[in-house]
Amino acid sequence: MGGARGRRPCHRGSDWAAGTTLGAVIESYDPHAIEARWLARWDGATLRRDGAEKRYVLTMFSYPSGDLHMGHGEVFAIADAWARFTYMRGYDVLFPVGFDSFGLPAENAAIKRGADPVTWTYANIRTQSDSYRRYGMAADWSTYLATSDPEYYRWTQWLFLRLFEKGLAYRRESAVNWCPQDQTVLANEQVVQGHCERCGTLVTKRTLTQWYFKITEYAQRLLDDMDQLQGRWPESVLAQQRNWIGRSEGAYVDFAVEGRDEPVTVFTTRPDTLYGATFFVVAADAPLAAELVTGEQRPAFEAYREQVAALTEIERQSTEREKTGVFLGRYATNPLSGERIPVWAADYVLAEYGTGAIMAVPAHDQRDLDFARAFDLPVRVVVETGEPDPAETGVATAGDGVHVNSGELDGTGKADGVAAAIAHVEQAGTGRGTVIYRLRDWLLSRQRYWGAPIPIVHCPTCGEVAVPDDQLPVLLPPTTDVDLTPKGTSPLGTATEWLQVECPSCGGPATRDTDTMDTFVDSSWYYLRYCSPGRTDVAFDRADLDDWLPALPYIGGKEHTILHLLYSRFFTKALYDLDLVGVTEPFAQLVNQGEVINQGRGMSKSLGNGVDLGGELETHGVDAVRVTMLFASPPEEDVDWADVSPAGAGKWLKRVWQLAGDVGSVDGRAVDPATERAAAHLIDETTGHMVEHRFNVAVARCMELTNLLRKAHDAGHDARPGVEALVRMVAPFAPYTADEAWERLRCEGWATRADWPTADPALLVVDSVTCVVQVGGKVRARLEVAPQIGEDALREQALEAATEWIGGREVRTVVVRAPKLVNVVLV
RNA sequence: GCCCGGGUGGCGGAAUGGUCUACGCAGCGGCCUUAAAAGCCGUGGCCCGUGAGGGCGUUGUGGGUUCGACUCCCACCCCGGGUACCA
Repeated sequence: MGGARGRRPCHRGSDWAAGTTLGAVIESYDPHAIEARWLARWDGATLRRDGAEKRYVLTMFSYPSGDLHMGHGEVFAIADAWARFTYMRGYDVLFPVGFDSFGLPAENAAIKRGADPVTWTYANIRTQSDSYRRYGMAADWSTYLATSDPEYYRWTQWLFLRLFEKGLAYRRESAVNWCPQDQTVLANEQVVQGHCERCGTLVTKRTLTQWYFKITEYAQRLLDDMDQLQGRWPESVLAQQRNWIGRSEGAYVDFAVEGRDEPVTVFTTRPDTLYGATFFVVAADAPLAAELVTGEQRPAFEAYREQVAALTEIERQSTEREKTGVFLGRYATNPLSGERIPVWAADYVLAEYGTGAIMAVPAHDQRDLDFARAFDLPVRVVVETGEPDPAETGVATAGDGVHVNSGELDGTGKADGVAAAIAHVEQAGTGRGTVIYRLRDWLLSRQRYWGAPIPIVHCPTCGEVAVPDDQLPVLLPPTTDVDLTPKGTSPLGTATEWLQVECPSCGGPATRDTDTMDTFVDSSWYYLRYCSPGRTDVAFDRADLDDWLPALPYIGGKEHTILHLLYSRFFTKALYDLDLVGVTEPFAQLVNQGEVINQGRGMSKSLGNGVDLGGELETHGVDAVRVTMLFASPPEEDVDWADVSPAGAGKWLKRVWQLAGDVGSVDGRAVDPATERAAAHLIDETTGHMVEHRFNVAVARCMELTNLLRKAHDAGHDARPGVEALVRMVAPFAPYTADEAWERLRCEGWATRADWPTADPALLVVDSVTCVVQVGGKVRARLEVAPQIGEDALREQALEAATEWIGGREVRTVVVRAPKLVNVVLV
């Protein structure tokens, strides 16, 4: 299936390059001719070099749904410039390429238009690969992979089995998110405000037996290891991941409920407010609620439960809504005070969080207070915060204060009150301190065809049996054997022949698992595979991983802030524990590139403001488009295509090309010392901005250098050393133009493989500095002074220069910051 | 509501305690041209002045620290993104 067809598409020259005679002399700046010429020459060249320090420059790989768009243009321009610069600075650079090629669009195209997912996917991969190469990407095609290749998903299955052996992959029945449109289950992370992240359909709940990865076991490590990422990942990404994991410290407290043998446990972050608990609430949709309701209250409860079930997720989650609930006719006992409090069912308590039941402390929790006021339940202050009485104001007081009406806790503050309360319940055996997380286990089964089959066999006698490693991959059955029509069950179940297998354990008749894996499983380890391309004996080689990991940087969009990054971090840790990987964090630095928008808004079909990347490349050329993306703003910011000028970028590139030609055709000129010094400073500054990936400023400095050298050349000076540096510094942004200009300079080899220029330190030493003389903070004069000038000498000169501005007034003080500034402060 | 990011010319953006607006786009004036495009030169806060020059103002708002603040501190306003009954 597919794999062999998918490997290394378009590795050799493509159609658009045909017809150009190699070596033809190009006389005017014609981007397309230059592109064709150099693309053919670059064929297969990578950024690898032997014996140098290794760097791994990684971009999030793309889903092959059609051709490249403007967003790809942005991320690829950034990544390629970074990778090329890193290489020119002397590193051995791994810059891989691949496709995340399993997933719903292929299958939906199959259902809608009858296209074979295999054919559809690999045709798109070929199109995108062609465009990718044309865009000038210096990627190493020997790393190429597509997650739908059997030789890739074989290892996806292999890794699943390793996690299965460790108990990190398991099956259980539970209520899951279900998308009625896509007819599949969704992970928590794929439900956005109650809707399917992919198609926007309202998500419903279903009770199904599904496969999960035990990511919750890693919750604390996912949190702790963010220390390694602090300052290297965007703060917002770290904040969102912390939020998502949702660590919460508190206590479990057991409440005896009359007429029930077992106590009911609640989770609370405020065990110190136990004496303020005036009622007890159970999630209306939890089985516990139905169990606890007493006979006479049952009709009211059933009516309420139906009313809640009829609400949409959106309605239910609205915080504006009035609190609703129903009394269950039963009472619970406070384990500290012994107080008897009524048990209610309500929908503001969530069945899935904590234990699905809470102790309500209306005085110190806004939600509980709202509920208490709606049902006229008592409000008892147990922490004096100095704020007005919640029962009167309707505003709960959550701050610190002194405990009152709290028995043994009286007089304590919030922190020691919490500790004391935990100590008391632990001693009494009715509770314990704990930490809980919002994070749920990762639901990985999908009832769809176009994904990696889960390598498990269900045997009536042996149960869940792993497919032996030597029988991997479990190949997808051909589409001709499968009914792809969505019907809520796995399409693989209709492949009758494929389904029936011998149990690997007992040899009896058994059936295959019919679910496929979430495509986020595929993308949780591809960056490992890239390090050991083409290996058929292992998923990846530990020595290769030790060479390359972690990736520095990882470049991609904000849409993967939680999903992909959290899953990949989990995988890396799980594989670290299996001793398969040597690092605990795969991505040492994360860059979220901005989006390409148009007229202030995201491009979309409905707005009709889309810009076609192919069209822009046709009009302006690859280099001009790349430079436009990079020059517009820092990588993290959005680029509004209505505000930028690819034509302007093209003009600059043409001037570089022209200058290289002019300089290349003259000899025997002398270098102008002033130009030389100015150029050295610009080279130095450009390098500094590149290191900090401020590509927009680096381009600006290159433009200044172009202007400077043009003037020098026109004045009859030798601009060659400067232009040779300039052309090399342009190479990461505009590789085609740089290599062409390099040739016009009559230089050896390629600019794109030359060393990054360095400024002669002797030229960076300044022999004269402009000193600003301020009077009362205003610039009044400028002096040319030696950089080593002493404070006293400078003060003297400055006072003289400022005499006119001082005008005989009394000088209070003179601030001297030699050699750059003197400020004369008047009384 | 909470969390994160941001507010500098007509526009994208430079500048992280010391000359605000680098570089570019757009505009305006000029050269070249029969004309246009392209290219090149000049110009870029406001006011006065033919000019040299001078006066005033200026980084969302208000305050503070400092000889000096886009930059640091406090309060607020606005914009963008994320998240939301998580006990």
